[in-house]
Parts: sequence; C-alpha cells; structure tokens
Amino acid sequence: MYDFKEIEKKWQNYWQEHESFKAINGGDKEKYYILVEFPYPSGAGLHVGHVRSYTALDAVSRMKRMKGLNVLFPMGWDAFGAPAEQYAIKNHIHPKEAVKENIKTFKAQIERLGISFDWSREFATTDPEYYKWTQWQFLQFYKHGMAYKAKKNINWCPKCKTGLSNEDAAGGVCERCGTKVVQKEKEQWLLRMSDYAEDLLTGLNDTKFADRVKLGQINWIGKSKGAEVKFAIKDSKESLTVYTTRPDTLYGATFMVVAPEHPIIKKLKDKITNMDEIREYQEFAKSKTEFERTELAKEKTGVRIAGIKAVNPINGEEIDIWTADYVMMNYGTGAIMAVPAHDGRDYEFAKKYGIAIIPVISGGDVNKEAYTGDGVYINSGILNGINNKEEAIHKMLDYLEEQKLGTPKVNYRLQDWIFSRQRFWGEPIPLVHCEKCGWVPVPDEDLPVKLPDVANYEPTDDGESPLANIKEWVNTTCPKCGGHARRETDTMPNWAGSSWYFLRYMDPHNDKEFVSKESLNYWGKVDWYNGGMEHTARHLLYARFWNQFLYNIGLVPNKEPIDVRVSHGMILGPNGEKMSKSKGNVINPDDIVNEVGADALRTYEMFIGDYEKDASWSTNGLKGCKKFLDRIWRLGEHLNENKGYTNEVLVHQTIKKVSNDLETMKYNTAVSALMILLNDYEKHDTVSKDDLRVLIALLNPIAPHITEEINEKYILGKPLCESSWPEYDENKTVNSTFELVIQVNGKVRGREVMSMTTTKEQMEAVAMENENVKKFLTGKKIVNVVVIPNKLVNIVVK
RNA sequence: GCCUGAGUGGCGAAAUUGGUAGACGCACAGGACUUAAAAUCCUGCGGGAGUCAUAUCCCGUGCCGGUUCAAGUCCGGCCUUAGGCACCA
Repeated sequence: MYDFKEIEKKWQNYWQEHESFKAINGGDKEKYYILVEFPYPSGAGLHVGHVRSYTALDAVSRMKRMKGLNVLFPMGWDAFGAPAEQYAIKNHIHPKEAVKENIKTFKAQIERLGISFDWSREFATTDPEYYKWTQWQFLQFYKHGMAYKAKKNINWCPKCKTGLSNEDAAGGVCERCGTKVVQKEKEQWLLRMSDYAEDLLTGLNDTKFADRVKLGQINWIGKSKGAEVKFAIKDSKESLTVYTTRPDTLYGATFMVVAPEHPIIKKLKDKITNMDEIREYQEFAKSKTEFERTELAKEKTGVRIAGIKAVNPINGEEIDIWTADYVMMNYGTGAIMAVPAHDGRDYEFAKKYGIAIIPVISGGDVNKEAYTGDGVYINSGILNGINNKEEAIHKMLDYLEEQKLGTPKVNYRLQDWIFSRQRFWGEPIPLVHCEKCGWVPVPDEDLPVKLPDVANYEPTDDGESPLANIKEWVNTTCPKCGGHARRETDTMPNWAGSSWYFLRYMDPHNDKEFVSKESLNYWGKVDWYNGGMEHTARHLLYARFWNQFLYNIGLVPNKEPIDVRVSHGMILGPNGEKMSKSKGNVINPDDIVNEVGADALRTYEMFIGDYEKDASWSTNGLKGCKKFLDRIWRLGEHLNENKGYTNEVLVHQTIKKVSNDLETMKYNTAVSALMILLNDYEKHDTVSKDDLRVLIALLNPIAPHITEEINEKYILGKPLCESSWPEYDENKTVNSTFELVIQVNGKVRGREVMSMTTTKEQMEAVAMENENVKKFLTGKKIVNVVVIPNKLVNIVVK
C-alpha cells in the first residue's frame, strides 16, 4: 500500500518549489481566468463546502493547463468584517492580529487539499497595500459625483450603542444583547447605484450567467413601468405625486396614503387638525424595525390626516389622505393612490377603516378578494367599455399627459448603496471635513488612510464609528487650506473590498496603479466565476456596478467584468440539515484529510451529486471513493509490456466524456466514467502502461497527488502537471456493434446484437424474425414500423 | 402573495434532450480466501407473478389527464418540498 500523507506532502512541495501553477502576464498561450469567491477567514476554519467549489474549479484549472492554456486561478482573503472586530473587542487585541491567525489556518488547510492556486498573487482586503486602492477608487466615485452624504434610518441598538445591519437586527432585537432595536436617523455616505439600474439590467445580456443567477439580478433591480400622477390638495398650493403601475384604475382611487415620514405632513402641519395623533403614529412607526414593518405586517394601521383633502384629478372627487406604514418612503414617491377595489392592501385598509370601495373593472368579486385581472371597465368615464388592460393604461396615460396631470415613469427597486458603516474594522473613508472647505478628499499621495494601531476602541454614545473616539486619529489638517479638519470616521462596508478584488489579481503587487492597463487588457474578463448562491444577488451586483463605473470613467476595458457565473450547492450534514456547531453535524475537512487523504476527499466531493445542488455528507460514500483510489494504485502492480490501449473504444469514449463533463460541471459523471474504465481494466488480468497512463491523466485534475505518484512510480514519465491532456479520436469512440431493441406497440419484446453497418431494412427484417416478437405479431395487423437507425425498431400492430 | 428550482430503488444518484428507466457508487445478502477477523475478490440486488433454474409476463420515475409509433423527458391541471424576493404601489 501507499502512504497518502507522505505522497500528498511530497507533491505539494513539488508544485510549490517548481511554481507549477504560476500564471504569467502575457506570452503566446491563450489566457483563461478562473475565479472562486475568496473566503472570509472566520475562526471556524475551512468548511467542507469550500472544498467542493475549490476542488471543482481546481479540476477545471488543471485540465485547462494541461490543454495548454495560461490559467489564472488566484486566491485571497475577504478579511474586513464584524466577527473579527467583535473578537478583537472582547480580547483587547487589534483585529489585524486575529485576521492574521485565521488566514494562516485557512491557508494551511487549503494547501493540504492540493488546490492549484497561484499563491504568488495572494492578498487580503485588509492589507494597507490593497485598501489603499479601494480608498482611491472610492475617491473616484466621489470626484465624479457618485458619492454623497444623506440622512438615512439605521437600525440602532441603544444598549450596544451601535448601528446594526438588517441581518443583525433580525426579529427586531439586537442579535448580541437582545435589546429592542430602534430606528435612528444618521448621515451616511451613499453611492449612486440607482443611476446604474438600467445599465445593470441590460448589461446582463453581455454575460453568460446561469439563468437562476440572471434572474436573481433582475429581481433585485426590480424594474417596473407605471406613471406618476399629481393630486392637488384642496385649498392649498401643495400637491401630492403618487407612483402607480395601474393608472387605468384612477377612477377607483377613493383615498390616498402617504408614508409616515412623508414631508407633506410637516409642510401642511398648520392646516392639519390632528397633528398630535399623527406625531404619535409617526413615533409608533419609527419604533418598528424594517423587519416588523414588512415580515410581521399582520394588520394594517394608519391615521387619517384631518383638515386636508386631496382631489382626484380624473373626476374631481375630494378624497381623504391617510398616513400608514404600509407605504414606504423609499419606493416610488412615498405616496400612493389607493384603489381598494383592485389592490389587496388597499382593500384590507379600506375595510378596516370603512372607506368607500368603487370597482372600475367588472368581473371580480370585490367583497372577497381584490380583483386585478382583465375585464370590462366600468365607473371609469373615458375608459368605460374598454376590455383590455393595456389599451386602458395607454388611453389614461395619453389623457394625463395631455392634461399635464401625470407622466409615464419607470421605477426600480434598486436603491442607492449605503456605503457607511459605524465600525472600526473596515476601510476608512478617505475624506476629511474642514470647517472652511467642507469635505475634502485625502490626496492620492497620502493614501492609504490607515486604521490606527490601537487594541481598545469602544463604541460612542451617539452612534458614531469607534474611530470617532480616537482623537489623535480623527484630528488632522485640511489638505486644501492647512487648517484644522476632522477625518471621516465611517468605514466602508464589507462589500467594498470584494467589489474589485478580481481586478487586483491581474496585477496584485502594483504600487503605482490599482491595476496596470496592460494587465487589464491581457486578462480581460473573468472567464469563469464560481460562488455561493447567497452572493448572486448583492455581491455580484455591487461588483458589476463598481466595474461599470470604472469602465465609464475609462479605467477598465470591459463594461461587464465576468463572463460565466455559476454557483455550487451546499454540503449539508449527514442528517440533511445545514452544518452548524449547535446541531453537532459539522464535518471538518482536516479530519477527513487525516483519515483518508485529500485525494479521497476531493474525489468524493466531486462524486457526491449534481454540483449545483445541495448534497448531504455521507461517510460511506467517502469510503467508496477511497476504495476507488486504492484500486487504481493496485493497478500499477498489474502492468504488461503491451503498447496501446487494451479497450480502445472505451478509452476514447472516456477521454471524451471526462473532458466534456469537466467543462460542464458534471463532475459526478466524470468520476463515474473513470470508475467504469477501471472496472473494465480489472476484468483483464493485466493492462498496458498506456492504459494506466490515460486513466491517471484523466483523474489527475480531481485527485492530483496519487496520480502524480503513480505516474512517477510506474509510468516513469514527466509529472502530469507538466504533461498534456489526453486526446481522443471521434471515430474511435464508436462501437462496431449495437444492441437492437425491438418493440411492439412501444414495449420491448426482443433484443439482437448487430453490426453498426446494418441497414434499416435489415434491422426491420431481423426484428420480424425474432421469436418472442413473433408471438406478439400473430393474429395482428401491422399498421406501421418505425426504425431508428442503430437503435430500435418499433412495430405498431392492431 | 410573487418568482425560481426539485420530486426516479433501502440510500447518493444516472439517462447522449422524445427511443432499452435505474449507469456509477453506497448499503444489504450469499460465497471465496483466512484458525478467525479486517482487507480483498466473485455473485445477486425496484416491486410482483412464474420456473428446480432459465425463459417470459404484469406494474413502476409525486398525483390526474393529454399529445405521440414511443413520455422520467413535451403540453394542461394539481400535490409536496427547498430556496430567493416581498405591504415595491
């Protein structure tokens, strides 16, 4: 037997010493850029899920290299983020120390798997040499008017004195201390991502993302077509503009609703006669978190704004204005026209508060459920009698435009990107605020703005970043006038560093530019990007937005940075549930590598099932793959002196199958094809070196260590990683015979082995002569005979 | 509520896009080797009927219906389940 620990170590050292996987910028070879999402190096260490995607793309990388391509397959660390910060606060160390330790662990774990990353390009988003350029790019956004500061509500924990992300505030309580979260208004930096909504949508046409990935992006952008309609307010110069996708139902608008934060309330406070009640309601709405407002919205609440009335522009009806938190300030105009007869929410609200419900499309049961389908328009003035929704919408829009009451309008769900975090462990936003000059960018030569080297930082009382407490860091001089200035203390979100890291890999050690033009032109797009489904919406959108911006200001050559994007399924625990410490179903890849070796782990994870679907861990399945490798090892002891392939057709078929399967992520069937080949070899007492050579070459991308060792020991050739990929001859993938299937009325009644040169007539003749088939033909009338060449004959009888 | 997938043996899964359902692996059972066990090797393995054994036949890809010479695959309608989005006007 063999010692897999020794072998694996040996070849890992070999690859490292020979820089076997180093990508070169330039040269004659065709380039190919393969990317796996870089991990967040958490204290928990590597997950078997990482092993799955890294191995899968490693297999593609290794095959492409053997096919003669210049493959860029880099790895790095997405190391900013809250967990490192929490850990550091608790233990009074600088987060960079915790990150350093975690990276060390992660890297060692990955190296033990034998993934062919080009480690010479490694970096972490927390390296000042890297975040210097993240800051520099932020300043490009700023200088091009794409970054601005605005007041936004954030989730705020009064006990921890910190802002929380929506995820951290799930359920309306602080994840850490359980205190009820409140909404707090705070000035935040934002990037004008909504300006890019249409480009981000159409840009998808220039990508080859998997459909489910594209769909995720489309949904997130959330384009909707409708109109803005202006409602006058009675006895006032003010008016309310609403956004609606159904202007055709305007005659059915029996009231209006504005979001509790809507500015109209403040503007008309002198006219409003129940301001106390409204203020109370505003407070009530504010105390709810985003979560409660959406997820837990069981019953509608609201208050009528007394003292003012709106006028329905289409029929002059005076209608009440309400405020209710089912209308959001951040979508549309923050105000709606409510059509209770044809909208479920409006209906629910109208029912509760006894507001008139006027149907404008006939055919629906208004009493039971809101009806929004097609029907004939009624009670609708100019639209009466129309029975087509599109036509009605058009007619209404034309009328509104003519009367200057409304305009067509496209809306996007996509919002501007809130880019501020009140955190220590993130890239400082490189701006200073001077009393005289206002916001001033830190000059390029002073970048990076480094995080201070302190181990203690407490949150402030007022929701500022912990950096605000570090006076010697905050106080600085204005780059413009030299006077006193204060640094911006907000840091960037975790998504910042990961929005451009794939560009940096092209030229990771450049200290003059974020990436050189030559490197960008050489590597172009990421050819194949793999990541988790959980990142296909946000991370991918941020990265595309960032890149499109860089493209628009002439810094990168492609508008879309990624060509193909695929996502892997999760590896679940043996019980079919998501692995977690609390459930006690975590499989540690280190343990598996120790028990059966990296090759067996890799092979198993490729064999486990459809790559894009979730799969449950099975220790028995793992053993089966280990057994498979052991059998291949033993094959070396059964070599003969023959030349060529013992079973030529099967070998050529297998080369074809494995090559195609690795290109199309069908890793499980690639492994099974190799198992079939091995089973065939074992039927013969001995096999040739060529037989063994082709098997281990095809297996090498998946199980690189053992195959290299067998190659060295029995084949005596140069290492597989320096050899070329086996080639097949299409003509030799075809068998000389086939099994003819004979059906009667679609049911299999006989089989005959025949030569591939058999004609259709011969096939039919043989079918008719088959003894069992004859039994089903006697006494019946043959009405049709279908012959599929080299496959089957179906005799149709009556 | 809306949008995506997915449902195939005891289990993980295949099926070249309409043409032999269950490849490959696991588990299980029987056998060989062994004093014995482990490892290894051989055989069987969807359900049922039938036979000493073959042969052969019936049923079978979540459910109901349809198209077709032929349906796991296409069409219509359901059920279950996983994920994503969501008072988005």
